Amino acid sequence: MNKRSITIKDLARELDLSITTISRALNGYSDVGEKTRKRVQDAAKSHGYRPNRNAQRLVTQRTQIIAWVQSDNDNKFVDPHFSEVMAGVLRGARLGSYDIMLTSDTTEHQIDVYDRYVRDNSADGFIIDLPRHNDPRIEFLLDSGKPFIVHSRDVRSDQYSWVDVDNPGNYSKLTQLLIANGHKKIAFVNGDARFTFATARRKGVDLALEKLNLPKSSVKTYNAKHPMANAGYQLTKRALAEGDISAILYSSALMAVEGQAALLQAGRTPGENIAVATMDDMLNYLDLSPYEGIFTFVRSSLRDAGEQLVTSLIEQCAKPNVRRQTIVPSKFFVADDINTHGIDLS
Amino acid sequence: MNKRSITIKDLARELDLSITTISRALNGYSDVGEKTRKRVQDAAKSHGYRPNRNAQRLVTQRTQIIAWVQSDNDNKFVDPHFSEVMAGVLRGARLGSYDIMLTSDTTEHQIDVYDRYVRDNSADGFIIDLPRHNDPRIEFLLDSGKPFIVHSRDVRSDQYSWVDVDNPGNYSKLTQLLIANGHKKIAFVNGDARFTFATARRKGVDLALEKLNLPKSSVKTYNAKHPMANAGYQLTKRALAEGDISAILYSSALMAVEGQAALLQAGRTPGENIAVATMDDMLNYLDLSPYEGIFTFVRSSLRDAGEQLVTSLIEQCAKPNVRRQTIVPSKFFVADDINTHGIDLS
DNA sequence: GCAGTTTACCAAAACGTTTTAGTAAATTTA
DNA sequence: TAAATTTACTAAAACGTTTTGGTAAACTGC
Repeated sequence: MNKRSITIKDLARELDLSITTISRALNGYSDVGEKTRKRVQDAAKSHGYRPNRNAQRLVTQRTQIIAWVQSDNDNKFVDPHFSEVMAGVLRGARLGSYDIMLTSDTTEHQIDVYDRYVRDNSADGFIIDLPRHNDPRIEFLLDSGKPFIVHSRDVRSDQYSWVDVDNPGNYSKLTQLLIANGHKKIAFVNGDARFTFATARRKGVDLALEKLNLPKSSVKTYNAKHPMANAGYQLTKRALAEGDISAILYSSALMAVEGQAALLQAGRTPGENIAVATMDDMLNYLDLSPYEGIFTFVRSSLRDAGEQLVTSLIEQCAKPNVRRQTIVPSKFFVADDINTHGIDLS
Repeated sequence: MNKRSITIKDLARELDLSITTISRALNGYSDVGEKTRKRVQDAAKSHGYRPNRNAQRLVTQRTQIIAWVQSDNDNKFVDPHFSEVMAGVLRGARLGSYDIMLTSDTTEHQIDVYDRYVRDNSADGFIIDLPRHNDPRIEFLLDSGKPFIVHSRDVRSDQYSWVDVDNPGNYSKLTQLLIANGHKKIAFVNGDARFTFATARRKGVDLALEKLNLPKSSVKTYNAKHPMANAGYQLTKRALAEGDISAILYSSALMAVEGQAALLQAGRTPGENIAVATMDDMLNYLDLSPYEGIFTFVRSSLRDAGEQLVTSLIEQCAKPNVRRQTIVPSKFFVADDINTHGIDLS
């Protein structure tokens, strides 16, 4: 029980070599004789030697740890998309031999956590998920000089690394598709407008309307208030009550599926007397493939985004001046009641 | 940019004191004069001094880190209950000033991760979620001597710390309730039988049947195969096709809600011509309160379980011989079509 | 005013690595 | 064969803390 781990010193004593030689042998330096290196490697393996991470971290000043600070306001909410992104992040971290340190705090205390981690050498880099407009985390990390990457982006996006989906492009195309198929009154059930992704999506809608010379009022936005349980249902109900719509655009598959209950209650069947379009984030427990042909959707993998986040960040930890900005690919699936009308969906 | 953090040495030089005194002043030792302590604290605060965690970890041999290794087989599945438990864990960790290190690997490689963490001093303790029968992780950690805690339990449960819900008790009561209300043919849509929680729940059903002198075949089990998307829907459909049931028992709210679609398609309306009972894990994005009066359910907070897990584990890290075994409370909500018939649901 | 005690400080070792600046011995070069 | 180079090793410092085992100086009691 609780036996002390074997150290480089133990190996040195056993093999009658200096600790320098042990270290250099295991780290692949060329100034170690071949038979010596073999001896060292064998001894290390047979004793199950693993370098003490904390000693390594102290001397190298690098932790091989990436920190993720999750917001958990009022202890109420964990975004259902979180675990999907995290799964990708964990996979990328494993492949890159990094560890992920996870913390939660309220939105207003998050800076304190970052500050502490920066100053006490807890992590080499940081991931920011779900940024808000003028997000203070971005500002803080920008002038801390520490490597970080953002999932999604804001106005300062040229200054830092990010991974994002083409929100304006995708939502512009979804809007164009609906309008080309004769839908003149559309409801847009969107996320919380404080998040950059939500405004980027509305911007896509506006781009389409502008291009087609239609008033912005053609598409009315219903923003969820984060956190909000069953927002898709509530907002769909509201949209149906307020306007004479023939199509409804959602910001997430989760809300689209929630909203379907409200649609059916109102006698509106997707694909028949109402058109439904949405983004599909490929949540593992929310498979949208049964809705192929019924919903129009654009699919993009949050998990891949997560993996890309950490891969790029690891690269940046090694070369601090590198900035990596990645658009994750999307693929369109058009419902049976929607004609493409030559709109480019590549 | 990338400025070196301030150290105890810097403070010592500035205040013309020894590093010993700085350390002891900040750590609250009594052999430091009051005005000196004040001077040190002020200087530390004004410079934003934070002890280097890796140096602390090296010298104290304690990391203040708890590791969670998530299984991610074939890169396919993240359990939707995961983020709920994790939210609680993160909260407990924050309150206890611990950090959580998160890793994923396939089920068969998990032991390697634990082994590495044990040997390289990466963590003080471990959390095991979703144990299987004869889970090798439990075996490994038991004889590593490292503190760990299990969410749920198995046959060796007297040897380690755990947090669990009273699965046999709850499912026995749910079964008794259904039977007392005249339901003679019941389907049980359960989790994957490789997990201990699933067999514990079936055991509860069997206890009730035994008590009432009914054959085990009165309740037929349909086990989900983990991972399986939309399992609740698929298994409900199968159950409806195979037997003339009047009640259906689920292992999770997620499956119950998924299953409802299959029920409605078959013309069975919960609370009217079929009785539905389930456990409610209080997933934040799956609020079961709209089903009060319609489903019979027993509610227990996964988030609280998560918090308890880490609280107990931190205690055990401080006092290694402590073992903490906690049953998290459950509360029953009986549907309108179900009469309690004096069954004790406390 | 002196022994005993308490107060307030500190030097040095330790934790387990990596890295720097070497040095003998073996090998090559001319 | 002597000088230059290469090979294979090492002692010691460093990373930033905590902790151990002190010691002077200031108090206390009589």
